[in-house]
Amino acid sequence: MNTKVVEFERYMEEKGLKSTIQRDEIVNTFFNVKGHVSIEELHHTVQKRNPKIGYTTVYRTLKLLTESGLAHERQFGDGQARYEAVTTEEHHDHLICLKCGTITEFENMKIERLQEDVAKEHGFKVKNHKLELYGYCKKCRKQ
Amino acid sequence: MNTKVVEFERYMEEKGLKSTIQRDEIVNTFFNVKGHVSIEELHHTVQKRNPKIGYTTVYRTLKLLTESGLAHERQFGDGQARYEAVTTEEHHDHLICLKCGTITEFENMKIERLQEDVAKEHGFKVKNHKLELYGYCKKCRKQ
DNA sequence: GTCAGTGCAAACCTTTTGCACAGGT
DNA sequence: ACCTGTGCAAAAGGTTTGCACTGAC
Repeated sequence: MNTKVVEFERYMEEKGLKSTIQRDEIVNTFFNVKGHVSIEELHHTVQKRNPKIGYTTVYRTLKLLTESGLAHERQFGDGQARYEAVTTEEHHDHLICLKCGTITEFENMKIERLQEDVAKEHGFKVKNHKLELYGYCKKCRKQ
Repeated sequence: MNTKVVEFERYMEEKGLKSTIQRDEIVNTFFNVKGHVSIEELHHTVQKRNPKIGYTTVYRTLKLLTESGLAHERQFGDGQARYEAVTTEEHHDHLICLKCGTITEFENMKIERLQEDVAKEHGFKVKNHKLELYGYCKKCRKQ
């Protein structure tokens, strides 16, 4: 079992939240899926295992995961929110292909540092940030 | 009159689009308002001058402005699209205050260059990008 | 047994579209 | 006169909520 799942169970206990079949199924599925799922996609995947689980519960569980800090909600401009598991590793940013929609992650410490510099110049305290490069991936450029 | 308005008139002529009182009013207002308006805000402002102008026309005119390249549509995660006039100057990014909602612009060539480097490493061709720093502005930090 | 969790259906909110009328060319 | 532009009202699409039932504790 995923360590993230255990962390979430700890969070639920702290908050006095109940452990249910639905939450277990949703959380497990979420952490076993590669990043950036929409509510609908996750709901669809979860339903393969347990068709009784409703959209609303997936929605509410993703909110819980977001509040607990174990998931991030992202908006990539395709009209729906996408969620990704938060890693304890470095923060990462995204390369988004405009043709095939593939989302690739990257991290770059130099950019992070420059961001801090810019913020400092403006007397601004950064809580988090978002860097997205939109364009064409290697595969799509060849075609 | 704003040079941007003239550019848009040229664009309309090229495309065989008609010049109407509504479009004139909307475009003029758009270019005279400081950045990042939502459709609703622009509609509201425009209506002060001419109450007969409908939401739909503002919506469609902003799409036109976006297609013409004179406006950019942005998504800051507050649930509605925001539009800003495109400057011929440098590309800029945003500092967004989580408390008061103020959006400040900045530009940093070093970051732009590093982005290109990252893209190149992934065989990715960048068309455009988005960098947003969320946190607390100078004013809100003092309080 | 109690009270939080679930799932349906409906409300909401923003964006988008159909259609009849208005108005620019 | 023609045909695009406009504005209402309604559809669409995603998100959020009310409420009665279910089930964890």
